[in-house]
Amino acid sequence: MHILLASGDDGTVHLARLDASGVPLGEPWQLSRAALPKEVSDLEATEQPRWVWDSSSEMYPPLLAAGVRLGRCHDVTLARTILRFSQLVQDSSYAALATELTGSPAYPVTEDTPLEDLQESLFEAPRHRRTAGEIRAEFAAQLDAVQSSRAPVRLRLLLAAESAASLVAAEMQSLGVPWDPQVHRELLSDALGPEPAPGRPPARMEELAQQLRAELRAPQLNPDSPQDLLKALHRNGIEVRTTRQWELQSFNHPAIAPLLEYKKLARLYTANGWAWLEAWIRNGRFRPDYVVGGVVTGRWASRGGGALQIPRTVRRAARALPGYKLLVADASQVEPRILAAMSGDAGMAAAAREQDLYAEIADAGFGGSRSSAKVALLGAMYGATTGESARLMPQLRKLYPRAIALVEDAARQGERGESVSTWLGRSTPPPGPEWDAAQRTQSQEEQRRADAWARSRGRFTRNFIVQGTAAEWAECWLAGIRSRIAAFEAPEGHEETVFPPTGPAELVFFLHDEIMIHAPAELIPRCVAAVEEAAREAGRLLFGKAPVDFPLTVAVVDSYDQAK
DNA sequence: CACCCCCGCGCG
DNA sequence: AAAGCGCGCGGGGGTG
Repeated sequence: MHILLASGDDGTVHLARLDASGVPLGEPWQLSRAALPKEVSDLEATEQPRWVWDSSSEMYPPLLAAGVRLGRCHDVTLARTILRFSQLVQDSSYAALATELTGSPAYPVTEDTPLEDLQESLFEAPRHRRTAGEIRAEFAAQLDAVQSSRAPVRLRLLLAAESAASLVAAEMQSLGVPWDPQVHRELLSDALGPEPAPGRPPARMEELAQQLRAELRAPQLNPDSPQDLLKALHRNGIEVRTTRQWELQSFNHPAIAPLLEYKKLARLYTANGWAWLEAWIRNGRFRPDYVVGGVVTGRWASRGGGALQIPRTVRRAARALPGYKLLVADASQVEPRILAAMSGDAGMAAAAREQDLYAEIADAGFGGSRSSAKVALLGAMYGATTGESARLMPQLRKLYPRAIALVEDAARQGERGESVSTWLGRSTPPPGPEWDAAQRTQSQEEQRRADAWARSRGRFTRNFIVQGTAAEWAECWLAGIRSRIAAFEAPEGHEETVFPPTGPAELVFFLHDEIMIHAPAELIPRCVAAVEEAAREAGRLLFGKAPVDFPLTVAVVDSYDQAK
């Protein structure tokens, strides 16, 4: 059973039961926003429907805030993003509708984009709220596009995983990562000195800057300015091309140590200092916005607070509450395992049945050198063209011909301007107007740029199939964890605690191939089992009985820095 | 002043 | 060692 949920213009909400093809069943009804949580909660309990709506990010947070957790949904907007480009969708009528609805051309906008393609989206009035009828019609068209596609089972799984992920993201945002501001303040003052007055640099940074100005004999030096810094370094015979730390490291000069230290502290101060704490920690929780499907490959993105870049140095401040633990689980070496499973390369799959895939590959063909095996494999998935990685490619190709052929084929297709797809059917957006322009090049210089562009596109498509399929595995994993821990009840001794609508075990963080659960200590063993079962299930959902494992590294800790 | 790009660095 | 993929963010430094 599906139930459609759509906001009206007048503060009401429209509901309608839909059958398996999205056709209305019975009469639609409507109610006030205030009455919605009760109604939705009752329907969830009695019918366990799949909720159909324009967007989870818009509809679900208010329900969560009112104490309502939902089991399943179909996010029409996320489904559109997938289906409009998917090569598995054969009937182009939905793709055309989807492109129209996104209000932007089907290719990325650049300075060469014809003005008429942009005008509509730039100058149209604020987008009107989509009516229940429009959302229902699009939902039905999406079901039809999937049904008539080349691989309905895969696409259905992808859309279900993406929608489940959208529920996870809203729940994570409402829960937040438990964050101890006191611990954070302590680590800041340990590293930087006491909190400076507004507009003043921290004491420790100021000391280092002075030391640097003395060593480089540059009394006016602003170490935050790469241009300024580069000039000062050159004047002192330090012939770096850039001011990146790895390049500075190789120079032996008394200014290098304080400069590297300054850069480290400056990063901590600007990215995760007192201002960050003030802006992002409320009531002991870090609550960033997660953007499901925000990356072309299907990975999540985030907005605000640098949620997907929490540096190791501040992870000590992410701490379980008293009586709770953090369960941090990450999937080891996901991308090479995905490559092994997708390509059906028997040799690589054998390595991917072991705990340490790189070590197996090292033994199989790199004289036991794990680092060589790792560099070679990463190079194959990223498209390395120079250095050790490129040198090791022939050996890797000899060992695992099918796996390497898969990524090489994806690269060739990208270079020709074609699209490629993940295992479940998310495809690259078409290359856009700069590719068309490159086809009409005249001069040698233009030809050289066009070739460079094609190689770059090839590296992108090569990586896309692997990174994107890994993201699909991870969303299936997330969905499986979510549904398992939702059933957990409060352990004894917590009778008085008021738990969030998602229950006592809180799925609070996700980072590409890693999850964090914050749960009462008594529930942790069951959470560990849930996380491991869900990983096995994700492997089966994508690849059936394919002989590849996705082992996890699981840590039960009091603070995030203790994991790994 | 707002807006944009580049740089550098954090994460996977 | 720092290449080869995908991101977000803050600061400098330029533009209109």
